Formats: sequence, structure tokens, C-alpha cells
Amino acid sequence: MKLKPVDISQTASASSIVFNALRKAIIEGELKEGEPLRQDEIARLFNTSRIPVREAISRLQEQGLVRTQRYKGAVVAGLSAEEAAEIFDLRAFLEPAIIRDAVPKMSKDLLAKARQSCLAFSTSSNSMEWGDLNREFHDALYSASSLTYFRDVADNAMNRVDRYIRAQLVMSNGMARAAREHLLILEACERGEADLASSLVKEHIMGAKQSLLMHFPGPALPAGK
Amino acid sequence: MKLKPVDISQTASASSIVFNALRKAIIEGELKEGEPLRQDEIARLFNTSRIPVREAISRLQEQGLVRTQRYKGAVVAGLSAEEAAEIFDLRAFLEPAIIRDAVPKMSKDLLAKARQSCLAFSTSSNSMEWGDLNREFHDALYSASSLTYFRDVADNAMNRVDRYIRAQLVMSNGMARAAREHLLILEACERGEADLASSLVKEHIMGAKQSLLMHFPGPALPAGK
DNA sequence: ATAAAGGATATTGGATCCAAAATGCAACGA
DNA sequence: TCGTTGCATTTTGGATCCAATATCCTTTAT
Repeated sequence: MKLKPVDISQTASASSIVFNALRKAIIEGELKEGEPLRQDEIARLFNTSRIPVREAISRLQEQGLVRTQRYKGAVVAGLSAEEAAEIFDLRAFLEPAIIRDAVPKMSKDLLAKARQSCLAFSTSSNSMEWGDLNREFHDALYSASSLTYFRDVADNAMNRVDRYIRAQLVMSNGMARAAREHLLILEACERGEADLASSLVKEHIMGAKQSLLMHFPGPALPAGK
Repeated sequence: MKLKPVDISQTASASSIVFNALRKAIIEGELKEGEPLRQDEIARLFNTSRIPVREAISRLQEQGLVRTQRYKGAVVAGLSAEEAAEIFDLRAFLEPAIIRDAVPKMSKDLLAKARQSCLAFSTSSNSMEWGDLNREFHDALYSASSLTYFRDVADNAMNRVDRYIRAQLVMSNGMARAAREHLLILEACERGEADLASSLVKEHIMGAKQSLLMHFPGPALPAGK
């Protein structure tokens, strides 16, 4: 038998398709915060009934990406400056540990891929791609770590602030700065300097936090927070 | 008007009632790992249809408390020794930061409550309560912290390993040791020594991890992990 | 003119119904 | 005897239908 087996039990259900599509749209900021998610409308878009849509929305709620009020429906969840700041703090706390674990496990192959991502990021002129390439670079580096639960948590944190980072990259000169810092991180990884990579990641995230808070939509945050 | 207002829009839906009940049962180990969750059966238990049950199950899946296979249904999720170990590592990483933040914010009132929890824990002879009291003590201390996102993450981590801790408390002499350590942590908090409390929490969690891995159900874990 | 009341419409939560897949079992054949 | 095949039953995923609530707009009374 020369059949390439495919695990049909892993094929996507309607609800998971809707879930993934909505999640991506929210993370990337395509659906603006506060925007209501009409079950009927979404169901029509995906040629399905409202049942899978409702399941998708309840899962999104569990991830903190939407807020639901009984009989009023779901809206894309937003973050206050304080909440965003705390999520960055968690990232700055966790991700250095992840990359320290990852560095000694990085294969030549993986480093090559990461370098490619890094290059693509710093040279891309299409600002629509920047967010994707930024995420791709981070994911590539972390993928060598075996701390799967740490990565899950960091991933979720990143998901919640990704759209703010995307907005941040295009305005000010966040892009140029990120590209510089990415290169430093990558080089530290290539030289196997886990501790250096770790502290560079921490600075990278805390820098992004500061820069984000400066331009955060809404009233300014009192200093010293 | 002397009416005590109640926000009716916040009342529980059928699906959230089912969700909370199932979650509690799983966390506390009442539903054993691997046990299948039959939608029809649960629906009958709660006098409802399968729709709210399905929503509840999909939310549990998002929290990692159940695993679902298409057309096969959901079973209570179990953890390998490695997975449990990593979750303890995350707890040992996060919770010290939470308590360090919490200590200077603890009111007299809160400390009194915590001491009560601590006492109840160490003197309870009903081993069925130990798990609840243990959780109550930890939650009381952390509740003073304003790091809500950190606490959410730590809470979720705790939820996944709570039932193993419960099992651990009753066997060996985990109970006596935990009671001793709790008292030390509490006293450090009362004296306002945040750094000490922090490192005691870390040791407390790492100790629990070691002790859990020794008696972990299933094959032993190779050393040095 | 304005605010309260009432009703039409839209939207959600839940129940019921149907189709697709998994599971268990019995019949059958080598 | 043992493995395979086909069918009945169970269970899940999704569609449709109904009830409860929210929202919007009109009416009405002061």
C-alpha cells in the first residue's frame, strides 16, 4: 500500500474553523475592539448555522478575546493601558526563561530559519506584513524550547497584545528599533549565549511596553506604573 | 425604595452553570482523568438540553481540562509526569512574584483571614477538606496582589494540578509538611518580609513538585528532569 | 415639547430534530 | 478458532425551531 495516511479524526469541525478564523481576525486587529460579533451574520459568512458560531464565541471568551453579556452578545475585548502593561510584564517575565531554555537546543536549521525571518522582517516594506513577520520571528526562536506550557501561556499573552504591537510598529519608528533588537537577539542565539539572549529579550519586551504606553489609545497613564 | 438591587444581566446561564459544575468536579478530582463526559447524561443531570452542555465542554477544552476527539466526545484530561512537572515549574516561577507584590498590600483584616485559613488547614482532621483549605489559603494570600493577569495564569496552572495535590496531601505526610510551610509563609507575610515570603513560596512549590513526582501515578520519571 | 408607555423588530439562549460517525455485536467464512 | 463483514445502537455535530430578552421606534399624555 502506497497510501499516504491522513488522520481524518483530526479534520476540522465547523466550529473550529469559525473559531480559528475569528481568533486570527481579532488577534491581528482586523476586528476592532468593541465590535459586536453577530451570530447570525457570522453564520451566514461561513455558510453554517449559529450553533458552531456560538461554540466558537464561547471558546474565544475563555481565551479572553471577547466579552459576552447575556442576551446582548459578544464584543471584541479591549484592554486598558494597565491591563496591557501587566500583560507585557508577564511576557517580560516568561519569555526570557523560554529563550534561555531554547538557545542550547537550537539546530543549525532552525537558526537559519530564524535568520531568514529576521531578515524578512527588517527588509519588508509592506507594513501590513510587519506584524506577521514579527510574530514569526519570535515563534521561531521559542519553538526550540521544550517548555510547552510556558510557551502556551506566553502565546496567549502575545495574542492579547498582538494588535497593539502591530499598531505600534507602523507608527513612531517602532519598526526600525524592533529590527535592530531582533538582530542582536538572533546573534546572541547563534553564538549560544543564552543569558545574553535572555536579557536582550527582556529589554526588547520592556522597551516595547514603554513605547506602547506612550502612544496608548485613550487617556495617558500616570507615571511610575 | 428599600430594594437591594440585583444585576439580572449577570445571572448565570444554563451553560455557565454546567461549566462551573464540571470544572469544579474535574479540578477536585471527583471526575477521574480519562472519564468520558457524555453530553446526554450530563444534560439529563442538569435538566437541560445538550446545547449548554456542549458549550460548557468546549470551554473546558479551552482551559485544558478536557480533551475532545471529533465524534468521540470529551474525556477528562490527564497529565504526564513531565507536564505536571512543568506546570509546577511555572507556578514556582510566577507565584513568588505574586506574593512579593501582595505582601505590602495585605490589610490586617486579610492577614487575619489568612491566619484562620492556615489554622483550619493545619488542624482539620477531615482529609476531604484538605484540598479546599489548601487552595483557600493560597488564594487568600494572593488576593491582595493587583497583578490580576499573573493571578489568572497562576490560577489556571493550579487548576490543572489541584487534584494531584489533593491526592498528595492525603498520602505520605504531605499534609504535615504543607501545614508547617504554610505557617512560615504566613508569618513572613505578617512581618511584611516580602522577599522571604517569596522564596518560601518558591520552596513550598518546588517541594510539592518533588514529592508529587515521587508518587506520580504511572512509570517513574528519569532523574535529573 | 418631552418623557413615559407600548409594541414591532432584532438577537440571543435553549430545545428539538436530523445526519454523520463511532461502537458493539452477531453472522459468516477460511 | 479466529478474523472479517455487515447491521443495529449509541453518540456526536449541526440545522432548525421556539422562547426570552434587548433595542428601537412610535404613540400618548401631561
